[in-house]
Amino acid sequence: MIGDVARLAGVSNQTVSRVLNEHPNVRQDTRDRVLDAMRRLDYRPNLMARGLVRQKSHMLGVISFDSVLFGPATTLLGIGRAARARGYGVTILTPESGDRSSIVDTAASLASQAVAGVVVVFPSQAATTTALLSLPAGLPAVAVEAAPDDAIPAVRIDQLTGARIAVQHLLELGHETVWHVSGPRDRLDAQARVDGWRATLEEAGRTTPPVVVGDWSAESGYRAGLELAERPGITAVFAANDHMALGLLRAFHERGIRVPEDVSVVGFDDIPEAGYLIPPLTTIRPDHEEVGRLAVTTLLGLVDETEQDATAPPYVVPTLVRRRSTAAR
Amino acid sequence: MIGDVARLAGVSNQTVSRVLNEHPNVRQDTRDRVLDAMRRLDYRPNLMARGLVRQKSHMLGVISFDSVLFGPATTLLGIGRAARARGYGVTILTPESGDRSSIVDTAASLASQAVAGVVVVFPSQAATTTALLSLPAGLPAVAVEAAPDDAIPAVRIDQLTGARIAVQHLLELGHETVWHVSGPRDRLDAQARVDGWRATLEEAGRTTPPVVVGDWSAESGYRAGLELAERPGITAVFAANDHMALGLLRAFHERGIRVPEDVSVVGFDDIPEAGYLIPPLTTIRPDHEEVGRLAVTTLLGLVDETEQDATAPPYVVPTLVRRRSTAAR
DNA sequence: CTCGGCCATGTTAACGATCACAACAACCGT
DNA sequence: ACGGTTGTTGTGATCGTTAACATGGCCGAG
Repeated sequence: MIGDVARLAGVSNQTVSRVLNEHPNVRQDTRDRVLDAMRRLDYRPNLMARGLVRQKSHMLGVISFDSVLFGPATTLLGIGRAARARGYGVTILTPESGDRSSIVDTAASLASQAVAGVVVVFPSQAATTTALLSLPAGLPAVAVEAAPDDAIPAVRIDQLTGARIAVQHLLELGHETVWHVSGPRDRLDAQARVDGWRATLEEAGRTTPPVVVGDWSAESGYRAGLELAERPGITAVFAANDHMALGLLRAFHERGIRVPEDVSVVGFDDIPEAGYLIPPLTTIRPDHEEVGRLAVTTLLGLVDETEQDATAPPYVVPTLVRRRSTAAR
Repeated sequence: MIGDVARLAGVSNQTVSRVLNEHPNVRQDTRDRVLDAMRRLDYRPNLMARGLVRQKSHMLGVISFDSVLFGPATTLLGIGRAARARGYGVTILTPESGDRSSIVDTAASLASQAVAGVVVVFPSQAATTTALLSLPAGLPAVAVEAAPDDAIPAVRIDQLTGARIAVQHLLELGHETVWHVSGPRDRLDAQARVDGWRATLEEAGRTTPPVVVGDWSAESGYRAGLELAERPGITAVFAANDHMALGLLRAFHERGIRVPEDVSVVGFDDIPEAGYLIPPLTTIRPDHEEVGRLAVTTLLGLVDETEQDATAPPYVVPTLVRRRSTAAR
């Protein structure tokens, strides 16, 4: 195929290859002739042939859980866009379930797909470790959120700061303390939010109520809300994500607890509909897409020596979005 | 690399290749020896080399809009899973915007990625056509939702039936007529829902109110709700998706209109949090993942002659989920 | 017992690109 | 005028795999 171009341009294959790879030592008029021939033939380099000889593919692999949820889905989008901008394609795999075997399967399937590097978007340390261990040794990898150790680079939302901002906001409104509905116990991002919440309360010298554990779903938020509704004296709740906050709002509504008059609620994620809940939800907005971008930058730093800014900042700091689910006490 | 296995097993490369490709004419003990050698060396076939000689990659391409939205994201998940089950990888591209040039770019970028076939998950006919035209001729393609013509196979949710079920449900509850908040005008799926809504009303001999046009977002649903709140006598609204229904609920709440006592609302999609809105949303549930699966089956029928059930049913019929946002009049 | 045909396996040439090296020209300074 | 650079182009080998064809052993039919 490259031969067709070469023949039409009246040069050798090698010269076409040089034009293709922007090698400097090609005379301008030769280059033009080649480019013209490529255009006329609608030539596209065969990436498999190129990958074969270069011993390196133009594909990045991603293993992701929960790829339908707003946060991960947005990160995936960021990964895809950033990769494309650097000339890489992305292939995304989602395990059927959280089982060990399912994760190993998925990683194996990725391993056989000739990828140049891997991004693991997994929420739990155990799962990430399993996935990474099942990958061929030596394949560059970056973790989003959960990294097994410092050996593999990680990019994450600054959950601690996010939680801190949320709690601080509530304390500043005059609430005595803040309850917390957390994500699953085995998720690092969930635990980091718990840590941030607890630390902020302790620093302010407030009592720390027990954590109510959820699983990110609206349903679990609803159940948590029913539970909290039973306890008197609660005035502020920080939910670890917006979907649980949504369930919380529903439960409080059902029990006749008014938000924000009786209880203030803060979420996390700023899902697109957060501003249209009843009432509009005050929440923490992390830039999930940026996380994806950083993951790609970091990964490509490992994959490709020529990449410059190999050391991207590993934390993305979220901001507070004030709406109407919080009020002064 | 295949050579290492061959050496260890004491056979030729070709025999290893035969084992790899499940060629029948290999003696059982030879096969065992080869398999054992592969296991010992942790051998993985180089897909680029294979693709090169077979003139065919193991990758499917997907171009998708709105890949963060629940519906498309779930379809993407279905595509990924189905593809993996058949030994294909999937690479997903999302254009930066809806601009023509952005779409052309994306398609071009896919074209250069050595994919065996393409699924176009685009909502508008124009965009789908643009994308398909920018793809190399002869590349098998399947459209989800919008197909430019019968030349390229399409897989879709049976929007018409979905809308019909929604409207029927409301009419059976005794509502005189049903208002409709639609998706964007240029989206075929949105228009199909409009058609189903209108047809059902007409068949029942009811008057057809003007369509209120939204853009899928909660915000547009909210605006639509404020608009509808001004008009007296409205008792039932069918929103073209759950996010707009959510905005609608908020607007009605703000205006003191009770759901379902004053107005009944039906959504479309059954997003996971639909059951936890205020009130829990009655909605239409389409199996988005199934759409993805069917798209892959259909595409592979085109790509790979040996695939059997090339003719998958092109429609996925949704069902009604009754919750508390609808009531008898 | 001999020949055609099947079975198991090996040998060689692709696939489409890049890389290392060779070749040749033009230009430089001495 | 000549050796040494520098710049431009071509040649042949190579990446890991599969396809096409070749080989040789064994079996059964004539």
